[in-house]
Amino acid sequence: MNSKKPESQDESSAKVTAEDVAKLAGVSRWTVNRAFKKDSSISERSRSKVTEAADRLGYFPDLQAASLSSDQSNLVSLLVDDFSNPHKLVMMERLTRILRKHGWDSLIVNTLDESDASAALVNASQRRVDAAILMGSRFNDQLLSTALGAQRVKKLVLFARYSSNPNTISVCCDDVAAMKDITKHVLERGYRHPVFVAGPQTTSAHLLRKETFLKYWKQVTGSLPAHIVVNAYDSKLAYQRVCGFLQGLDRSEYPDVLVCENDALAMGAIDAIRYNFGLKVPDNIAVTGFDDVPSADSPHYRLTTYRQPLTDMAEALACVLKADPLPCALDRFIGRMVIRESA
Amino acid sequence: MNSKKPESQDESSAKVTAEDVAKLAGVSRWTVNRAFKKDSSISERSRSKVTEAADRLGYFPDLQAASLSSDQSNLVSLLVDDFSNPHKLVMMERLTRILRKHGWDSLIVNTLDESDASAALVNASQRRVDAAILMGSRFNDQLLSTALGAQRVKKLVLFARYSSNPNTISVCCDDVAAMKDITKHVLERGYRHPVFVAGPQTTSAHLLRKETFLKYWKQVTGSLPAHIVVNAYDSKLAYQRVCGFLQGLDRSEYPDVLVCENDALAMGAIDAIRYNFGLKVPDNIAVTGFDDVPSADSPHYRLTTYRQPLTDMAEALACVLKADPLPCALDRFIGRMVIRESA
DNA sequence: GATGTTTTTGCACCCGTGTGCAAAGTGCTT
DNA sequence: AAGCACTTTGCACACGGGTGCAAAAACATC
Repeated sequence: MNSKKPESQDESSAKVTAEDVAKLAGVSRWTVNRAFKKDSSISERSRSKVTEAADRLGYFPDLQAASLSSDQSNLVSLLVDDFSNPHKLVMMERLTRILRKHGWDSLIVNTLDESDASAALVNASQRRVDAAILMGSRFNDQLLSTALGAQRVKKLVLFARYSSNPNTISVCCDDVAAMKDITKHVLERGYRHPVFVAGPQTTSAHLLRKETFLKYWKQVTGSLPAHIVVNAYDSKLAYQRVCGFLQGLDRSEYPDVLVCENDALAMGAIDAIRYNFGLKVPDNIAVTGFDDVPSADSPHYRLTTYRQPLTDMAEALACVLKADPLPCALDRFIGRMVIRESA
Repeated sequence: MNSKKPESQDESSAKVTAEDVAKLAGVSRWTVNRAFKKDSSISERSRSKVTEAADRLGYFPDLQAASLSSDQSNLVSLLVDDFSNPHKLVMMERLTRILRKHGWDSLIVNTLDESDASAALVNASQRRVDAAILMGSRFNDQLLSTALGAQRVKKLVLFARYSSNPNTISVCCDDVAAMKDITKHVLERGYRHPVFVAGPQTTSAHLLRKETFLKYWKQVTGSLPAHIVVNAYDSKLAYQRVCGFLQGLDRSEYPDVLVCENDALAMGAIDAIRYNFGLKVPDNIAVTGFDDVPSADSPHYRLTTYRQPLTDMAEALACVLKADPLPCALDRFIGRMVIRESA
């Protein structure tokens, strides 16, 4: 296997195993491994002998081997199927950083090529991940319960999404509360002719934003707003869709506010309003978003939006992985509105 | 280890191993594994017996175990230290998709918290990755040669970056050729007072864009342009830096074009010009970028920029992993200019 | 049918670590 | 010094599959 003979230097590039360290430290291999586990019963004397020998040889435990024999891999996979939404980058940054802090490495699986997440879930199970974390927007809840891979993964987590599927853990914010905040704000600012701009309509595991907005608005004002659907959380698609929508309308029928399911859609909407129709935001048509992506703060957009508590959500996810007691309900996180000039 | 007894159902959720499949198929475990490897000598008869048994039991080979005994893990880690540049999302999408197509899974390691990539490299080696791929912008080349982890990783690849470090493989485009294209374009459009907007100045493994631009411009026009430095590839920072720079200037001294090291900087520059000084792009000050990120095409920016052949670069990286013959020089990829209205 | 050649199959051993238990060691009490 | 409790250490076995070689089977030739 190892064709080249280990060059017997101290800082040899050959793979150093616990065995080697044991030899140098004059203890058994198991004592070496113990030294690398906290809470293991080992005397101070051997521990220091081991650590000294270990960093003389440059030893680090092999995590693959470890996960083979224990049944924890300290690996998760993040399944992502939507790279056109800049919020994904923010979520990935937060998740990877915080999971790493707690000892988990993140596998990122691009499921763009796949009709469903099934193959990716199988792959995850082949890697023995401790959890598969779905950060996608196109997956289908139905499928999650039947998919081959779904059964094989120890934990199936939806991040920033909700599913009522009992085999699934949803870590997300309270969309109903959030959307009510936005709706209240829109009402307070005096807007009266909203149109809701929704993202792709997945069969079941979708956000409750559209429903909440429509229902709540109706409840308060008595009238049910219109809505349009964009087939991906993509600014360009949103741009086109909003253009198409407004073009079909007489100027007098224009909405006074577009309430968008997220910032990606909102930014496309603003572009359309401003550049395709020469109208002003918010003077002619106001816009709200969701997520508070970095560019929502740019002088172009100055988007009124809603920021999810991503850090808290990621920390809660770490608790789930550790099977620690949870600090709060996982699917009821409360974020906060970020009010700028777009509405 | 397995506390719960395996429920003896066909679709049991207990872990299925090659052994189980072997029993059902009436062959030995090794024959089972052979059936899952192409180019292995196995009769058609046993192969079909095995595959039938395998998908009756839902068997998939355990990749962790495989990588323990072979010395290939089919895993790479992507080290990322810069999540404020939207181009990172594009690169990640491309790399993960194409590597996966070729059989590699991608570990993504957020090195934001670390002063250098050293710990991440050690971690990568603990996971037995086949390669560590640096997609960062802040790493230090010097460090790469001395860092503990650098030695332990089988292959050290810089993606979209160049380093002359011999232990390192750079997959990147020809910055000199690219920058000359941009410079030519700027000259052809008649701009005569450029300022270069550079990103963070790492000690060695940085891009050759600034040097090329300055040198080439001097060579053609005889005068050496000024440049300013932004400490991260971040639009907001670029915005502030450009504001500060222009504020210190008399209106008559304004440049007529800002040549930016990438789109993240260029977008910040455009925002500054337009929103902080009320000037027009390109009429008062033109701007060029690099990368062609998705929003470079938005009606706000319409950025003249340069697109790297990311797909080809990712495919070449796959060749490197497979130790296949390389189709071309790895550090001389040629992209193409994307000319829009910003310059 | 005997012999030689090639394909197919089985097996011993290895990859590097974790787990539970038993043996050895330590310190204290009587 | 013996007895006891408690800490520390070593070990057999397991995790699931890869490698190279040798045995067995299949096929070909005369």
